[in-house]
Amino acid sequence: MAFEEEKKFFESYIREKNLKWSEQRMQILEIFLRNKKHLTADELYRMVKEKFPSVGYSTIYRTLKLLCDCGICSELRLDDGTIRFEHLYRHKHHDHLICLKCGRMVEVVDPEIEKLQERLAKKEGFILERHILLMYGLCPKCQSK
Amino acid sequence: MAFEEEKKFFESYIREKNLKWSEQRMQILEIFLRNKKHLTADELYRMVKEKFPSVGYSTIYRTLKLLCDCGICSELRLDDGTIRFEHLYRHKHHDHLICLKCGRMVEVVDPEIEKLQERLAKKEGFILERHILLMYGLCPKCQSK
DNA sequence: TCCATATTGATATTGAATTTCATTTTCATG
DNA sequence: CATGAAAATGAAATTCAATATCAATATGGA
Repeated sequence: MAFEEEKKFFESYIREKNLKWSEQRMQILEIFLRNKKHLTADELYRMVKEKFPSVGYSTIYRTLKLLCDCGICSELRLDDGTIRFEHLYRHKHHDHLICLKCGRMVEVVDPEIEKLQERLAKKEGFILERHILLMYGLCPKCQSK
Repeated sequence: MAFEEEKKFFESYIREKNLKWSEQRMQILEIFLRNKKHLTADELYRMVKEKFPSVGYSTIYRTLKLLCDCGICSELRLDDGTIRFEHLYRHKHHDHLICLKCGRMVEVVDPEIEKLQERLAKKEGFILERHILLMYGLCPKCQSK
């Protein structure tokens, strides 16, 4: 099947933490990765439920937490209060362009912006650890509608 | 008392919307403005409660909503899931530096960063409406501890 | 002053996320 | 393999911030 590398990575993380392998965890990881989009916990739950009707809501949350802990994914808290989970494994840091109409999300990076942020932080004496930049607007398709 | 201008502004907004003036609304506005910090709804509730013990939780939320609607304040959704309300009246747009240790928030702006964001958006065909930039790190005081 | 309408605050409700707990599964060891 | 300690699961209960309900009250134009 697909995503062998990510699965291996997750399995070693689990082992390292003295946790146990489970069919559910692997299924959730696979279905999560199979989706390009940024999913909510509930969306992921529904997708997993299709292939694995007995799965519980808590298992989704628990697994997402593990996936975040080990760096495979991360939470993205949007302006409207929804939380979406994005792929992080072998995805470098990026910011987001988000369409206010259709919700499409584009991942972008601008090294200059990153540098300027560091400069700005230094000016105030802060040592930066991370940042979140969410840019909201209209995507090309939604502009013409 | 203080904040006459903001109160006038709020009163005309209320009138414009065919809503009614109330003592609670004015008290909440005043106590909100008297605080420099970015408050949570609950923190504001407790502060209002001190002067106005009978006030209800819902009135805080309802008034905060009105204040956001008319542009006196705005919601700030932080990384840890908390929502804080910041002053917006006669405060131009700004981004935030947030200390991970003590929670201190510094409001900053860098016109260059703003320009680069526009450029980045244009590259993807987006028309930007707004953005959120939260920079997390350690403030000067917390670095030395 | 009257009265339609908005506001209030106590309480109930919502909904996402988490916890609890009895049962099942995993996996190191014999 | 077979065993058993420890972890994982899923259903149900719980949490908690935010919202809705509703009877009582306040506002403000006529």
